[in-house]
Amino acid sequence: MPLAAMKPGAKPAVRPRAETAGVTHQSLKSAQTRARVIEATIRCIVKYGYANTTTPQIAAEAGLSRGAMLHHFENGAAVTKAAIVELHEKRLRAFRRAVDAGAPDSTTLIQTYWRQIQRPAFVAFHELALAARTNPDLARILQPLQVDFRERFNAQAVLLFPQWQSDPVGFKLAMTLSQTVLEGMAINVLTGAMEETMVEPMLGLLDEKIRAMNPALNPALHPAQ
Amino acid sequence: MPLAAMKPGAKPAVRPRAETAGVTHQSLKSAQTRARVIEATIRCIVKYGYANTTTPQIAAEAGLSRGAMLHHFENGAAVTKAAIVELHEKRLRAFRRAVDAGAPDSTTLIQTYWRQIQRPAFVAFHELALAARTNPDLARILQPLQVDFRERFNAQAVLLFPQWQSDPVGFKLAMTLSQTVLEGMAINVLTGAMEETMVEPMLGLLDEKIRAMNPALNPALHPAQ
DNA sequence: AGCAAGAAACAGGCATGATTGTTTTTTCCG
DNA sequence: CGGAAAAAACAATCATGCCTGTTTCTTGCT
Repeated sequence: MPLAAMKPGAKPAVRPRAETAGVTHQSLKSAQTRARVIEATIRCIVKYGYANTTTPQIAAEAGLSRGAMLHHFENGAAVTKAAIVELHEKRLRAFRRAVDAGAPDSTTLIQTYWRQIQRPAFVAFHELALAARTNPDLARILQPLQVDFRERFNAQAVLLFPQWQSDPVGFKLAMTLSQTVLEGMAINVLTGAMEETMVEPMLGLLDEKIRAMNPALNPALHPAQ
Repeated sequence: MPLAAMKPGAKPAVRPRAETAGVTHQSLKSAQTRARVIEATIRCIVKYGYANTTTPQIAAEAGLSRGAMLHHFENGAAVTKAAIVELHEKRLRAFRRAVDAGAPDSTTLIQTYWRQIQRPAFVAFHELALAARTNPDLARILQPLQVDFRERFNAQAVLLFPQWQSDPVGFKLAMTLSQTVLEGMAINVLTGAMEETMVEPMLGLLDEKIRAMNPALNPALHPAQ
C-alpha cells in the first residue's frame, strides 16, 4: 500500500453528520464499519507486514467488498492514516491502563509495560515506524504522534514518581532507558536476534539500574541541587 | 521485491568457475559485476526500504540493465539472498575491526560498537530482519545468520574480557544488554522515537551498568562459585 | 401516516501502471 | 567464429483508483 497520493485537503468521503444530535442508524453503522476496517488493517499489518498489506486483503479481513471500503475511506492512504491514529490512541490507552492499575514501584511498572509492548499493536506500530523512514507521507503523519507519545508518557510517569521531581534530567534518562531496553528487547525477540530466555534476566537488570538511579533510594548520588 | 519464487535447487545462472584455477578476464569481470549489484542492492534498501526496492532500481543503481543483472543472478530473490550474506559478513567484519582496534575496556568497546551500528549496513540488515518476520523465505535465510552472529559475537567478546570467565552467565547477560540498548537506541533514533540528544547520556548509563556487573571490579557482588 | 425523492452503504467490474520472470537480440572479447 | 556479457522486448500478474449498478435507509412533502 503505497500511501502515495494522499491529497492534502481531502475531506472524509462520509461526513459524520454530528449535527442535529441525530444519531441515525446509518451514521452508527458507518462508524462501526469504519472501525471494522481499521481493526482489519491492523490485523493485516501484523500478519503480513505493512509492505504486503493490500486493500483487497483489508477488505477481505473486514468482511467487506473493496468497493464498499473505498466508499468509507476515499483511498488506501486514508485507511492507513486512520489505522495509525488508532494505533497511537491504543498505545496511549495501554500505557494509561498500566498507570491506573496502580503500580507505584518501578518493578511492576516495568513488568506491565513489557506486557503491553508485546501486544500486536506494538508490532503494527513498529512496522509503520520503520516504513515511515523511507516514506515521507507516512513520516508526516507519524512524527507528531511520536513526540506526542513521548510527552504524554513522561507526563504520566512523573506523576507516579514524585521522588524524582528533584532530578528531572535523571528522570528523563531513566524513562528513555526503560523505553529503549524494553522496545529493543521486543524487536530483538521479534526478529530472532535474541533468545526469549534472556527476557526475564534482562528485566531484572533494567529494574536494578532504575532503582540505582532513583534519588529517593540513593540520596548520596544526587546531592541537593 | 517479494522474494517469493525462490526455487529450492536453483543453481546460479553463472557458475563461479572457481575450478581450473583459471582466472579468466571474464570471470573477473563477472565477479566484479556481481559485487557491484550487491552493493547497489544494499544502497537501495537503505534509501528506499526493502519493500520498495525493485529490480529495475537495483540495476539502475548498479549502472546496468535489468537484463544484464538477471544474467548474473537468475532472479530477484537470488540478488536479495546474496545481499543478505554480504551484510552478514559486513557485520562480522565491522565487529572484528572494533575488537582488533584494541579496546580492552568496556567504555571504548561500547563507543566503537555504537559507531558501527549506525552504519548503513545495520539499517539494511534491520530492514531485512523485520521483513523476515512475515516472509518465510527471508526468515529461512536470516535465522541461521542471526544465531551465527550471536555466537561469534560472544566468542570474540569473551576473549577481550578474561575477567568475566568466572561468571559466564553474567557475561552473556552483559553482552545481551549491550546489544539490546545499542540496537534499541539505533532503531529508536532511526524511527524518530527518541531524541538524538539522549544518545550520549544513554551510552554513559550503559557503561555504568556494565562496569557494575564486571566481577573484576566488584568482586563482592560475585562470590567465588 | 404514507409515499416518493434523495442519499448512503455496498458490490462488482474496468483500465492503468508497475513489477516480475522469460525470451530474444545485440555487442564484445578471446 | 563462438560464447559470454549486456541490452531489449515480451507476456503475465497484481494492486490501485475510478466508475457503474443495486439495495437499504433517511428525509420531506402531501
